[in-house]
Amino acid sequence: MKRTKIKSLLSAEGSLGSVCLKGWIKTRRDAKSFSFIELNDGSCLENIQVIADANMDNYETVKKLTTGSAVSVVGEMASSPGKEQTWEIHAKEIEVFNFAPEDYPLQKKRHSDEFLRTIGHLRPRTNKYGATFRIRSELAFAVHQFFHSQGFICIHTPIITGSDCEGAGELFQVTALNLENPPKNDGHVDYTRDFFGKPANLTVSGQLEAELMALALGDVYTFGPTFRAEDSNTSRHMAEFWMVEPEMAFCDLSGNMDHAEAFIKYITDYIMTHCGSDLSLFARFVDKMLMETLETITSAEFIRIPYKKAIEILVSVKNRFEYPVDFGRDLQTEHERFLAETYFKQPLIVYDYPKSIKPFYMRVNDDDQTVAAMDVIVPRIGEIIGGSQREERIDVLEQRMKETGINPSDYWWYLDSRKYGSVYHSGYGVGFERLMMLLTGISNVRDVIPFPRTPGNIEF
RNA sequence: UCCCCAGUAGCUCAGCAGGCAGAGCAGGUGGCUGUUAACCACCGCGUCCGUGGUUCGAAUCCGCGCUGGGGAGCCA
Repeated sequence: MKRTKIKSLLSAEGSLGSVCLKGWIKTRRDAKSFSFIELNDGSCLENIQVIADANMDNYETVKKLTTGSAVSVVGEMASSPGKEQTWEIHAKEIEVFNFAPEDYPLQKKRHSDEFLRTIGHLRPRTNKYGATFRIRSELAFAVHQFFHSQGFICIHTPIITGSDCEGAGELFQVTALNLENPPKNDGHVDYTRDFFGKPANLTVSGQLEAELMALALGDVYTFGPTFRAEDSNTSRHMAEFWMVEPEMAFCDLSGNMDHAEAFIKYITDYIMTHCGSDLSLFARFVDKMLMETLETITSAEFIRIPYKKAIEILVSVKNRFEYPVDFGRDLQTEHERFLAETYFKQPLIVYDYPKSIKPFYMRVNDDDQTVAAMDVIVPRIGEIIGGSQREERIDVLEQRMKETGINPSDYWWYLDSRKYGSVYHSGYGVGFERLMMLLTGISNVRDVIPFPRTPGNIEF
């Protein structure tokens, strides 16, 4: 008999009659002449209640079923007299795939996120993490759908890169050499004998390659894994995370901001529309303000202010910040959150940052003091998107590379894109996990990815 | 990497002016019940993170280490 998923069962107009369900037992309660089984198969947050009657052939076996056990149920879908559910299954047959012994770590109560991280192999079976990973899947789909609907071309940028100074944190080196006994030349490791003939690393960003593709295909985006070997221990950083990076030819900073705002609104609306049930769990148990925050994101026009104005606002607030504010200093998380949560009470975009605090590839403005950078800042998270119009003038670009300690000859291919048919273009980067945090209210990035990689943590 | 906090039963946590290790949940047994994190009674459950030290005596005080959490830096 063909298996029916609980999600399609519960969304049916009427009874589907005789059905076959397969899943895991959430909890079981015994009554006088039958047993109530809550069954979940991961297709949705909701369980289905299965009634096993005492006169079933294997009722004694059924009564031994524990939380976490895996079963197959064949039975009749019927309306339920109980208050908590519309439908239930009157079982005809229950086949046990496997009993979960009594040391099954997940109980019928709330566990701490810290404990669940230690059992990453089992936590997707909880309501909260099941909901999280279903939303993550929908969000990935929404990202692709948004760009596809706008005619963007999805590109896959390399995971292994030969650029060793992209300036975005520490790199993970990739090698095929025997680290116990590497070939040496004058006392140094001889990389000419490594796999690529030179040192290689895991990518810290697909942006530079995405620019090359945009300057051929127009509008492109990458959505892939990114790696930072930074020894950072915070609730917002991981060694391996996923990043969405669009890049648009013939697009200036203003168009870039328009696009970033449309993106955030689209994916927020998509999740609110398609993940209502899973989202309600987070609104109830994780962040009481969640729905309000999401509605503000979709309805409010994002405030746009230049960095200089943002500094003026922050300077006018006295005795509030731990870190000083003045022109030429980057905004701290506390400053960003003050602007989004307290001052404007909605998302905002800060643009035209001092060039001294931004990387070489951002376009230098006419004032020669600022660059055409923009950060989208949202309540609770702070910066969620960072982007810029790119420097398309080859002489200015080379000058900026030298100023920031980067050897232009290592990036001959990047400079070539400015030599042959250079055009103004823009792009931005979004941390996929930070989007997840924004949309679910989950406060630790380790809880929005199935198997997080952080310093000292590579289990599962 | 820096600062702060924590580590006690399978889980959540109490015990910490030094004096026999506790509760709820989970598990087991029995009862009751179209039940809803069901309910009632009884039962078992410990390297008190590790390691040195102070003390007649340390879960409790002190040093070091490990692990986890929060914050910072870096950033996404």
